[in-house]
Amino acid sequence: MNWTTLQLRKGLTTLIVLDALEEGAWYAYGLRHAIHDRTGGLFSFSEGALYPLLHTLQARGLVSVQRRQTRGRDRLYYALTAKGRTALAEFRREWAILRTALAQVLRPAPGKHPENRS
Amino acid sequence: MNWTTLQLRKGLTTLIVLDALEEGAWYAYGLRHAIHDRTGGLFSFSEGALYPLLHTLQARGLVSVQRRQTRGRDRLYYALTAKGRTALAEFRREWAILRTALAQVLRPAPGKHPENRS
DNA sequence: CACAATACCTCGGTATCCGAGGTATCGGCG
DNA sequence: CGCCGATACCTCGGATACCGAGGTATTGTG
Repeated sequence: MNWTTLQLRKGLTTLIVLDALEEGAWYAYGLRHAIHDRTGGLFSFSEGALYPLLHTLQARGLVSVQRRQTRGRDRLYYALTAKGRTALAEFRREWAILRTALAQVLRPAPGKHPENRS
Repeated sequence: MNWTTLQLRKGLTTLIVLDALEEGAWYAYGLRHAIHDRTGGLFSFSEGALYPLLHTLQARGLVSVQRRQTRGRDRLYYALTAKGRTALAEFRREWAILRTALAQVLRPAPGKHPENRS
């Protein structure tokens, strides 16, 4: 992955994960593939990124964990808490603000170079 | 600044700075206030963030530096290099991709909770 | 003359993210 | 039955980003 791509995606991981969890509880391993599929491969978190992130979210109280036995496997299911839902809503609001604000700030194409104010 | 806001803005600093520099050469101290004004206060980089960033951009060859004497002050003017212009274009492309992709991925409002695939 | 503003900087700490590695179980194939 | 790939969890170290706090020196203003 190139530098610009990497840069812009920083900070979006949490938003993506919380958004995916709104669908329902997920366990980390499955969530990874779900996000990959949902975003058409645009976001593919490594395990080294996802596991610590989920632990952090849990520590912040945004998700809760529940151990379930599925098909003989021990899975840790993460679900959004009320606090997590609030945070997700706030993320969406902030994203909308950034989206529209940057649309106005960013030059769409290379233009003229006006004078700096001295 | 709250957590969600902080999160989402990560990685956008470089884009904002490069975009501002396209307008013409800037010195760090003035650039800081220019960005604050241009973005309506949405982005206000601290000096501890901006100075190292400009040094990094210079090390990467995206900007060039020129010392100028203005009003008795010693200023270091940073200007986009050809490489910097290329990077900026790439940033804009990436941003457009993320923008549109996230619009499709992100649920706009809390919806139903379908079953997980087992 | 004191003080705010201008103009540059560094340093240490926190956080994010990744890649590389480690452990264990399950199912299928030969 | 033994092996291997997929499933499922994890940690650790390194790189990078960003910030706050601090430091220096000059210029303009009251």
